[in-house]
Amino acid sequence: MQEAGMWKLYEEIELPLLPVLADMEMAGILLDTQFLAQMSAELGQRLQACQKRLFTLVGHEFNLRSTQQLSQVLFQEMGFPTTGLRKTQSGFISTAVGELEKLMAASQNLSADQQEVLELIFEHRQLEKLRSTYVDALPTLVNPATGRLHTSFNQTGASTGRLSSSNPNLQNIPIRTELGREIRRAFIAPEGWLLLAADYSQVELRVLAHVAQEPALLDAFRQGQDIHAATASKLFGVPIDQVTRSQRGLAKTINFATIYGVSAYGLSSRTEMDPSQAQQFLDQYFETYPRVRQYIEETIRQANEQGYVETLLGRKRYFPELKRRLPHNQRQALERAAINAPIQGSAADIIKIAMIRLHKRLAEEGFQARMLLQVHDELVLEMPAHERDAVASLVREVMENAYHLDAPLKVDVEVGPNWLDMEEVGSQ
DNA sequence: TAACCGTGCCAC
DNA sequence: AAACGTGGCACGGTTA
Ligand SMILES: Nc1nc2c(ncn2[C@H]2C[C@H](O)[C@@H](COP(=O)(O)OP(=O)(O)OP(=O)(O)O)O2)c(=O)[nH]1
Ligand SMILES: [Mn+2]
Ligand SMILES: [Mn+2]
Repeated sequence: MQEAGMWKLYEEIELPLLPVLADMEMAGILLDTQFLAQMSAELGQRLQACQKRLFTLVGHEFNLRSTQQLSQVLFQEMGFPTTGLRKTQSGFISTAVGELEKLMAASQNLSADQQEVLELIFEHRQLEKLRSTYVDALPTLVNPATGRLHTSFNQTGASTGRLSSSNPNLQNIPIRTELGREIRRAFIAPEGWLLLAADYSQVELRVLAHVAQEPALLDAFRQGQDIHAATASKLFGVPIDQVTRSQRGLAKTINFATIYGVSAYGLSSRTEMDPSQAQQFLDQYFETYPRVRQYIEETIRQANEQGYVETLLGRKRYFPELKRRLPHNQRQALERAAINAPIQGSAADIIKIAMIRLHKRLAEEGFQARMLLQVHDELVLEMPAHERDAVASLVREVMENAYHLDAPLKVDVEVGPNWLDMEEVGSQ
């Protein structure tokens, strides 16, 4: 570690972070298991109905959770067209939603029954995922001694320097669909207390603007613009102030996919664009942000020549395989990982600084408020209601000043009785 | 029965 | 041929 020049990182970040994480794990978070039991029953009803109708349309029963059986039913028994669909490594035609959507997109080739089958599969997949991974699983993990849900934060879980969370993973609680979001209602504060969630705005885009010194991006952030919303406005042809939550969400994926090396084909499969429109989009993107392309090329050169890339705090990720002869696609995959690592890793560095400082400040200033969760660029705390305003401004101050970027860090702070119903706390 | 792999999908 | 990155978990199906 010393030879690698990472001793300082170890002493000043990872080591002091350890007791912070320990406190968070021991604190745990309160879960409304009654609410989840209710939700489970409702999901069970819908799943039953879904399954029954599907078996009627298909003509027999089978295990809907088996991708092998489902593939057989769709592509051998029911005669769905298979052109353009991916095969899995075991030789079956993939039944991933993304593949089945290709079928839906060519719906003129499908009978009404076939279309209904696809819709029912989509519904069944979503309900089954939510029930098995969250609604039924989380309550079984509540600790009987504390009555709370305790995750493990793994400090060495990710190669970029991010944390990971397991048993249960509390970094992937649903938010993107209305139904999935409902699960967040089960994460609650005790009576008289509130949850607070503070999330960095567009964080990796700001890190990118800083490290690439891209003037157009830096300007945009200095003026307080929302790049995800701007991209959404362009993608969907709507004014920026009419961009919906889900439109902005897709634009977010597009923005990060673009800077981390997506192909025109990959971009087209995630949008309504065809591959040539997608190529145009990419060309325009890098024309608008020319330093981003330069930064990418420079990072790839570094990974190949030095054998590693590094974050703002000097965290290194090594790429020894790049020194060897490799199939073209494997080399490209490693190069994309090398582009991503300094940015994702720097964002992780920044929030780790914030966590250490915030932990200290909360203790020093005598707050009862405590950190419970970290979700990569978000901190979730609980606090007595009367601490609301003081803690909100402290959290914002500590997070925004954790590290100086030329694109200023901005934090959105929200407060509420649970992780779903939250209202924004302004910075004034 | 437990461990493992492949598939698929949730989040950031 | 394969075509954003980083994770963890449930399930089916196979193996030991
Ligand atoms: N490569 C990649 N990184 C992602 C993706 N989604 C999220 N991230 C990374 C980059 C984000 O800046 C970071 C935090 O995720 P958030 O959902 O908080 O998004 P972000 O902060 O960019 O926007 P926000 O203003 O919080 O909505 O995680 C993705 O689809 N691909
Ligand atoms: Mn964010
Ligand atoms: Mn976030």
